[in-house]
Formats: sequence, C-alpha cells, structure tokens
Amino acid sequence: MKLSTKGRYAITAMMELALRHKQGPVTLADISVEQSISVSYLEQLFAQLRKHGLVTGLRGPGGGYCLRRPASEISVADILRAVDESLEAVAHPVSTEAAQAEQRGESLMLWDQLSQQIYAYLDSISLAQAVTSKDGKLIAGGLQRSAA
Amino acid sequence: MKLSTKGRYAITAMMELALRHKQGPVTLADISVEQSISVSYLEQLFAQLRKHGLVTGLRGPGGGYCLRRPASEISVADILRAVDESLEAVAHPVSTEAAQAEQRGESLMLWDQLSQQIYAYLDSISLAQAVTSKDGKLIAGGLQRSAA
DNA sequence: ATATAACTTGACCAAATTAGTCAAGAATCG
DNA sequence: CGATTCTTGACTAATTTGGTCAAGTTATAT
Repeated sequence: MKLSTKGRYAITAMMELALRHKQGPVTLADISVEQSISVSYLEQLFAQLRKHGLVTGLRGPGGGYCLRRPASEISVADILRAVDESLEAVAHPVSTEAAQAEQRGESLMLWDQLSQQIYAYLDSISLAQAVTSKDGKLIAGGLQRSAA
Repeated sequence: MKLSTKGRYAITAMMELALRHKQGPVTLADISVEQSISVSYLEQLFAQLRKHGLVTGLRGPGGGYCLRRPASEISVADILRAVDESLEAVAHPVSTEAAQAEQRGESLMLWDQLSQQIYAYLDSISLAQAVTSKDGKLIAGGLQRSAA
C-alpha cells in the first residue's frame, strides 16, 4: 500500500479521461495543461496504465487515450496498483512468511491489517464514483479547453 | 492526501505505543528493534508527532514516549496529518481560491474531492480500532521484547 | 557524576519528476 | 501516390525531492 504523488497524478489523469471520454480520445498534451505536469511524465504513467489494460492509445491526428473499460468498472485501487506495481514486479523471494514475521517482528502484520482495509475501501470506489460528487453532479462540469 | 513509507512507519509505531502503553513509556530503541528502522529516523518522526500533540516524551532512564490521548481518540488520519503536514506548514499564500482554480485548471478539485473521501475514511478508523482485528482480539498478541 | 534516553542538526542516498531525443503509426494535403 | 503533420511509444540523462541514517547535545534519574 502506497499512495504517493505518482498515484495522485495517475488518478487525476484518469479522472479527466473519464470526464471527457464522450468527446473522443484525450491527448496527453491536454492533460499536461490541465494538471501542470510534464508530457514526458504522463507518457511514463500512461505506458504503465496501458500495460495494465486500463487505457488504449490511438495514434495520429485526432488520437489520444481512451478508457478501455467503462469508468464504473475501474476502481481507484486498480490505478494505484498499475503505477506502483510494488507487489507484482518485486517477485517474492520469501523465506517462509513465518520466518520473516519472526525476524522483523510482528510490525508488518500490524500494517498489513490496516493496509488491506484501506485497499478494500479504495477498491470500492470506482472512477465513475470518484468523478461525481454526492449529489450526482459531475465535478468541474465546465472542463472545456482554454482554446474553446 | 499522501500515504508514503513515512506515514506507514508513523502509524505502525503509534500502534506499538497503543499496544504497550500499559507497560509505561516505550523507548524508541524498542520500536527500532520491532520495526527494523533506525532510531534516528524514529526520532525525526516522533518530533513531529510530539509537535502535533499526539505523544509526550519523557527523558532520562525509564523514559520513552506515551500516547497523549487514549488510543480510541486518535485517528489514523491524525497521524498522517502530523507527519505529512502538507496543509498546515505550507501556509496559504492564496490569491483567492477561484483564481487558483482558474490558473491550474480544475484538476486539483478532482483530487481534493477524492482526497476528502479517503481522509474521512481514515478519520473513522481509530488507533484502538486499527490495533484490534475483527474479532476484537489484539493483533500480534505476543509482543514481548526479545530480551524477555 | 554517570548512564539513559529524548532532542537537534546535518549529510548521504534512492526515488520521483522533469527534460529531451528518436522512432513509428495515422490522418490530411498537394 | 507521396510528403507533411500530429501524436503515441520507447528510451536516456539530468534534476529535484524525500527517505534514511550518523553524530553530537540536552535533560533526568540514580
């Protein structure tokens, strides 16, 4: 469990995709302007999001990124797992969990317990939910381009 | 909203304080052993926890740290706010919130919305709760010192 | 006075973030 | 058809931020 600025950028970027997905693909240049973040960094993030099957990229003029699944079927935790990939990538050189618990004390058990609670919560929040406020209205309804 | 290893260490350290608070003050050396983390770093963390009124330090032999309030009245979010201090410390050189929203786009509104949801959730979890599992039993019941 | 343990400051190292280059695919224009 | 432009895709390097630790200082109890 880890929630850094990296995860935050990924989440807000995906939120914009969800908000503007009716208007076709969204370019990274657009998101870069909205979020005041470099295109380069966005490219790195979206490479991972694409690898995890959360978005699809369309090249050429009029291209950009789209959500692969509907926003209601993508959880906030999904996005975090995609860009953090702490669990999948590290591989487990486990020397029996019991031995680890013995060695490092029960401290990580303490954390794992709480971590699972938080993840479960974040898994229960879909992108669609995150993008709508309590009264069901879209957040930041007027997300027009500055050029528009 | 930010959840890094720093916050994780702070939370687990506070959990140990909650677990062992009956046995008097807990030294950082003890926690250091349990969590496999340097005393130096713990000192840094507890300096902030103390500054925010979550713990009290007792110097000298037999000293250590204690919870200032009962564990049931300290939320997980309280701890995160103490060690992150993203909001309090920065001070607000606000040039009217509206102007900021205009300037940086509505992107941070998107995040703030979700951030508040997560914080509200973490505020609903007390330290006492975090330390007990579903069936009301203490986690890692046998948290004896290795010397014992 | 001496030992214990909280405080304080500074330095080092790793990760996050930005910057930049180059290739490849796709639509548009001549 | 062929050239041009737009935008992703895949790198590499530079920079800034944050995590981590070491060493020294002050307070307190015996």
